[in-house]
Formats: sequence, structure tokens, C-alpha cells
Amino acid sequence: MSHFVLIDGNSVANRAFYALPLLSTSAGLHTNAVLGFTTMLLKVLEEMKPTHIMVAFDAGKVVFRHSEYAEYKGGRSKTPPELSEQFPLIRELLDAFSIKRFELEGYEADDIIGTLTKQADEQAWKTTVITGDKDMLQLVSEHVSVALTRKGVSEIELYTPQEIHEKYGLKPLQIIDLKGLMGDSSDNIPGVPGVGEKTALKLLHEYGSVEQVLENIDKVSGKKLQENLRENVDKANMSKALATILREAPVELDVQDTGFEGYDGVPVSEFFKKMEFKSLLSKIKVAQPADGSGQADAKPFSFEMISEENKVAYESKLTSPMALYIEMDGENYHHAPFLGIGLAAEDTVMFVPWDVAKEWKVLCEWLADPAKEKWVFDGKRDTVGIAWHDLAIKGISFDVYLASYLLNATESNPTLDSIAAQYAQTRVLSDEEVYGKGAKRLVPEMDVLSEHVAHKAAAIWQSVPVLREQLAENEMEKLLGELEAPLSMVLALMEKQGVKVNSERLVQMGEDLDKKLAGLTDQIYELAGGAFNINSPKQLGEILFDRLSLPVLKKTKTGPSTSADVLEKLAPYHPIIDAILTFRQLGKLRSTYIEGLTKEIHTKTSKVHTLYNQATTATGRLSSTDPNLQNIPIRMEEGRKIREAFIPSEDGWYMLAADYSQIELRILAHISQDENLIDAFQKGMDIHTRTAMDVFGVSEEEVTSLMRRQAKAVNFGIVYGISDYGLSQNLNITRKEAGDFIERYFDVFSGVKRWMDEIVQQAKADGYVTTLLNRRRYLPDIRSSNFNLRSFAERTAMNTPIQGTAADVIKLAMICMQEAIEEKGLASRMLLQVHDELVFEVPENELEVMRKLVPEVMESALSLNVPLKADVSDGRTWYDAK
DNA sequence: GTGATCACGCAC
DNA sequence: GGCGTACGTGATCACG
Repeated sequence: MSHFVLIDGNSVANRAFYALPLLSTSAGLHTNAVLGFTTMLLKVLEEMKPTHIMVAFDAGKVVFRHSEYAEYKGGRSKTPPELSEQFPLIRELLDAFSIKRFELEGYEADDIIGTLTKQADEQAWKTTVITGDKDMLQLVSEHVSVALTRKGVSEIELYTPQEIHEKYGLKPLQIIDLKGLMGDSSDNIPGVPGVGEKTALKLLHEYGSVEQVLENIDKVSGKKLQENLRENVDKANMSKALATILREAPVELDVQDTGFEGYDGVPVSEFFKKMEFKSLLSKIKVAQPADGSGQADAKPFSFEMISEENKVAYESKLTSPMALYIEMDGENYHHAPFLGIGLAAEDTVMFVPWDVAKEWKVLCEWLADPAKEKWVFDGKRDTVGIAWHDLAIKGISFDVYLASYLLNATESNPTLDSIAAQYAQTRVLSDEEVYGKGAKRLVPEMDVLSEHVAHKAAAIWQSVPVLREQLAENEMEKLLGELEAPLSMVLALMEKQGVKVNSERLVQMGEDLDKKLAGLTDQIYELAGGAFNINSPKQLGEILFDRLSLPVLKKTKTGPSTSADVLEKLAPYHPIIDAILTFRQLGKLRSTYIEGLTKEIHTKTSKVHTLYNQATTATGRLSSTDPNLQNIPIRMEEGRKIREAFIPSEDGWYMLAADYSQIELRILAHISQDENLIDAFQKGMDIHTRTAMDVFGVSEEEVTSLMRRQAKAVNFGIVYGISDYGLSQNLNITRKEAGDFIERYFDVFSGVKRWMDEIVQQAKADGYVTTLLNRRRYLPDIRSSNFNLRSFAERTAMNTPIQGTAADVIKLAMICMQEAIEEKGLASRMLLQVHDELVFEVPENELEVMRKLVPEVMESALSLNVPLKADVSDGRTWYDAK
């Protein structure tokens, strides 16, 4: 039987481009859209076994719809050059596969496909359209299916009339009416204001078409909705016209000419070599039979449901390695109830409900056996979660969560459904699809739940080999195996251990704050001449700028700014300002740190158990949530007092804190090789004073405190990727003055300047930058023609190697530190990491050892050409460890 | 009521 | 038009 496949070339290329990191060949040729397109194509050839295939592209500038609606496509940003340059490569790809491609001056790919499917339909050909554009669903008919690419391009979702009916309750042609009512911002189709998908579907279920809806406006429920429809009759009609795909384009192509009988492996592998698609090369068969005889279709998904009764029969299936996924009800694994366990290997997929799992001795022993290799998604979550059930997991040998983060750190917090879509054949539903979200979240019935979890385990199993291959290509195996993976187990211990909080102390501080805030509130109302919500920037703005007529110094999108830096400048004008600043400061302490922290104290342990996120930041730093223990106040004394509430969990113990001194500037000295900066650190000088001496050309004694403060700001700016504007804001000086400072800095530290220029050039060539340990960050905007986007990417190119390497270093130190504690049999425990600081709780008899050991380990974590320095201190509370 | 977004402020 | 990386809170607004 014949099967005609039509591919919407522009749509698929676009999807691929935005879904994949901006890969490039060693020659600097961008290839991510080509790679995505190829992956999709191979999948289609294998799964659909087309006898006829064709790819349609947009052509020419004048799209016939323009004459009807001038703004059509106005909302679309111009195709980035990084993508445009890949279209010729995609054409080359299709030629290598001997696949026909087609374009028609003045017409979009949609219209060509619309016309061809009509022809195919008339001849009753089985036809499938591949696209990322939902509009195309209108082409679906008895003979024509539409396959939509999902998140990325590796997954496709097939729509027949049945599926459209199930999903929308509509006939395929009504998709046009749907768009007519709800519009489509990506195509700049306006639709009717206030009508989204929900409303549009409701109206269509009732009336059937845009025309019918408009004829029956009076019967429509909802006053506002009626009004919107009445006022936008023209818009609705025009939107419908815009969404309608032309099916009568002057296409001169005989479907019979698109015959496909498999591809020749030789030109294809030539092309792959040119593109440096190493992992795809192995998949190419030299002769590919078109009918797919002998090659069975992918097996339908199935899994075993384990119960009390049948579990014994599956004991032998607990093999090594095996994929493991623990399903929990909720994000916070310190509290989340367990629902069940999914397990998968080559020919087994199982789901074990938690009630069964926890009583299944053989499974629990398998989990705790370090010799049984487990492949997981977020092993820290599994490890900590199961520890709360007094069980253990050992032998985690691959974590797809961490691997996926390393491959693309910009897509923060990878989810298993997106990993599966990128690296596996099994489709995994997002948790939101299964559970619903927000208030409507609900644990589904067992049949839905078990299948979902089974899919997760299967997807982990399938992803591991692909991820391993890609890590190897990027030379990141060590970064994962020797840094991130071991670190995740150290973090697991720290999170489970938790930090003891003195809640009485917090309550007492809260009461003090309440009193002070009440007094300030009265004072502010008095000065303002009436009560208002001081916490509302809007209301505050009205008081300050309308009623009190203070000058507006800065504006936000929504009105005059009331931020602290503005208020400080307004302070001389009116006594209310100081009161507001104090109110803000104390209010922040009360809401975020007293109340916020108190909410997070675990009832069983009286401790806070934070969640360290190891896959969130673009630079490689950790982040901390629930509570965030990485932004506890320290700069202002009132806030710093919060730290008094963080205490050791054992009587008589101490808190010990150690922080790296100037780690980022030391790293800059190392990677830039700037002689002056290296000299400063080797002599052990105060770096800001030294900077002031060099920039202002004075001796050490002549450096005033203002000079040092300014030099310090310049150093910060250097680390963050400097701009004259940013520095001027920070120092409250003019842009010109800031520019002069920077120029003088670069005169003295010319090695830094050289490195900054080089790293930007390198980023432009590669499309990414790396840290010392080969962590990678892609910078898709580095060659953008938009000045802002490009400047931002350039600053990022300068900042990420510095900040990211600092993150690498402290992560190494943490692993070494935990090893040292275990090796020496110390009772001390690592509790917190705050980017350049580690906090421990230490029994009195280990104080001396730890005071020496911690800085030693931190300073020797990585050897640079300047020394690393760590300062240590201790006390009864975190506050006292200063 | 719920959810998303904004302004603001805290840390390194 | 703008210095890097995070997260949490309260206000506000759109939505149902």
C-alpha cells in the first residue's frame, strides 16, 4: 500500500532550531536545525515507510495574504541568521536522501501542502503531513493525517479525524473556525479579544462555525463576551480567512513524481560526516528497503503491575543495570508521600505500588545493594526521599537529570518528559498532564499513574546510551562522573541532615519587629496625611509623587520607581522617606526571613531541610529553595541577626563557616594570565586597594576609602562583564566617568582586557563558552544583530567562565571535604553551601581539626597559578561564626 | 478563588 | 538601553 508523506520544511526547521542548543561544526557552521530535521526525517522514514515523500518550503517575499491583512506575520521576529544559513544545508540533506523538495514563489509551504493533500485525497491516497503548525490540522480527512512535532522534533503526535474529535470535539475543518475565534499570536491572527481556546471551543460546540456564532450573538451567554463578539465581527471573519489554508495553489507537481524507494547510504553518510553528526552515522544502513519487510514495527508499550501476590515471580527481574524512578506526590521530597516505583531494563518494565514496594524485602535489598547499578532521574531526590522512609538506595551509576543539564544548562531544571522527547523513543507525559496543576492537582487512578511511572522508567532506560554518547562528544564524562554525580550524594546528606533553627529566637525577633513596624506605620501615615498600603509601590507612588510632589527620578514599566536607590536620593526632601526605607527593611525581614523561614521548619526535626537545585543555573552554581538558605541577610546588622537562629543540632557543638576570599578574581587572574593581577594575589595584597593604587596611580598610603570603594565596584563590574552604564549606576557617577575608570583599569590590567576580547571572539566562533572543568553554556544571541541581545551575550561570555569555574571549584571542595570527614571518622557535618562559603556543625573536640582541615581542603581543591585562600571562623550560632 | 506577572530586595 | 547568578514576598490584574 502506498503512503504519501508531506513535510512542512520551514515549520520543522524552525522547531528544530529553537528546540536544540546552537550546535556547530568545528568549522563554525551551525547545524542544530539540520540535526533536528535529520532526526525527524530518519524517524519518519523508519516508522511511516513512505512510498512517496516530499518537502515543501516557503518561497519569495510576497505572501498572498499580505494584501488582505497588512499586519499578517507582523508579530513574527525575523528569521535569525543562524537559522537562515541552515536552509541550504537542509536542501543538501534532502538531495543526499534523494527526496523531492518543492517551493512556489509567493506561496507558503502550507498552501503547497494544502493543494497537494487535496489532490492526494481525491485519489484516496494514504497521506501524512509532518509539521509543527497546528493550523494544518484543518487538512485532516479520511485519507489524510497530520503529525505534529512535539517539544523538539523527535516526538510526533498523529492526528486523524478521531483524534481531533477526541481532543477538541471538532471536525477538522472547524479548526479554521477555532483559529478565527481565538486567533494565533504566533501568526499574528487577531481572533476575538477575550476569547481563548476554552471559550472558542464552547462556542463552536454550540454553534458550529464562526458564521453561525456571529448570527447568534444574542443567544451567547456572558455580557462581556457578547459585546466582544459584536465589536469584532470583522476581525473574526478576517481571522478565519487568514487561518484558511489555500488548497488551489498553482502547483505543477505530479504526486507520482515523488516516489521514494529508500536512500543510498553513501551520499547520506558523506553529508553526515560534513555535518559532524557522529552519532547518526552509525544508524545509516547502506541499503534501506522501502517496504520495511522483515523489520517489525515498534512493540506496543506494556508493563507489569507488581502486587503482593505476584511479586515473587519478578524477583529475578531485578537486574543490573536497571532504570529506576520513584514517583512521589509533590515537589518537596522531604515531605512528599511515595506513590510507587517504576523499573525498566532491556525487556522488562514494571510498576510497583509503594505499599507493595516497602514490604518487598528483595526489592529493598536490591535498592540498597551498591553492586546493583541504577540509572535514575535525579538521584538526590531518590536518595533523600527514601531516607525519610528509613531505607537506602546505593549504586546509582547514571543520572539522566544531571546529564541532560550538563548538555544544555540553559534549559534549566530538565523534566523527564522533555528528556524523553529528546533522547528516548518512549513518550512521557508531563506531570502536569497527569496530575493537573495548582488547585486542581490530583493523584490519578492507579491505572493512569502506573502507566505514567512505567513510561518514566522506560524513558530513563532508553535515554542513558544516547546521553552517554553526547556527553562523550562534548568531553563531559568526567564533569558528570567525578563532579556532579558525586556532589549530588554529598548534597543529599546535607539536605537530609538539615540545619537546626532556634524558633523561639525567631518568634522573639518577630515580636520586636512587629512593634517597630507598628510604630513606623503610624509615623508614615501621619507624615503622609492618611493611611495607605505602604507595601504597594503603586499606592506609595501616589503618596510620594502626587500628594507630596516629590520629583520622579526613575520610572518602571508601570509607573514611577520607588526602589531603595531612588528613595535614598529623595531622603533630603521629606522625612517620610527614611521611615519608609526602614519600614521596607524591617518588613522584608519579617515576611521573608521570620515568617518565611518559620513556615519551613520541619515538624519532626525542628530543622530546615532546604532543596539544593543542581540543575537550575546557567552558570553551574547551585540554587536553594524551600527555604532559600543562600540569601540569609548579612550586610546590615539588623538582618544579620537572623543568623543567630541557625544553631548546631547537638548540645555543646559549634557552627563553623569558611569562605573563599576573592575566588572569582583569582580565577580571572588564572584564566586571563594577567601579570599584574597574578602579582597582586601572589603578594597576598588586598585586591581592592591594589586595584585603587594601579587605577589612580597612587601609593598604598594614598588610597582613600572612596578610591577603594570605587575600585571595589570596578572589580565587581569586571567579574560581571562590565558596561560603563552599569558601573555608573552602581557608583552614582556619570557614564563618561565610569567609562574612564574602565579604560584606566584595562590599561593597567591589559591581560584581562586581552582575555575578555578573546573570550567574546571565541564565543562568536563556537556559539558557547566553557569553564575550567569544561562545563558549557550556549550563547545563542552572541551573533545577534540586536545590539542589546548581543551585548548581553557578550557580558555573559565574560562572566560565565569566571562564575562557572568558581562553582566548579567549590563543588570539588565539597566532595573532597565530605571524603575527608569520612576518612578521618569525624563527627562534624557539612550543612550549607552559599556559593563561596561552606557551613559546618562541629563538636567541640573537633574544632581544632576542622579549623585547619576545612581551609586546607578548600584551598587545594584545584591548583591555579595564583593561590586560593579560604578564611574560617566559628561560634555558637551562624551569626557568631564571623 | 487561582494563577501569572511585576516590583522589590536579599544573597554571592 | 544596559553590570552577572539565583529565590521569595506582596500587590495587582486577568480569568473563570
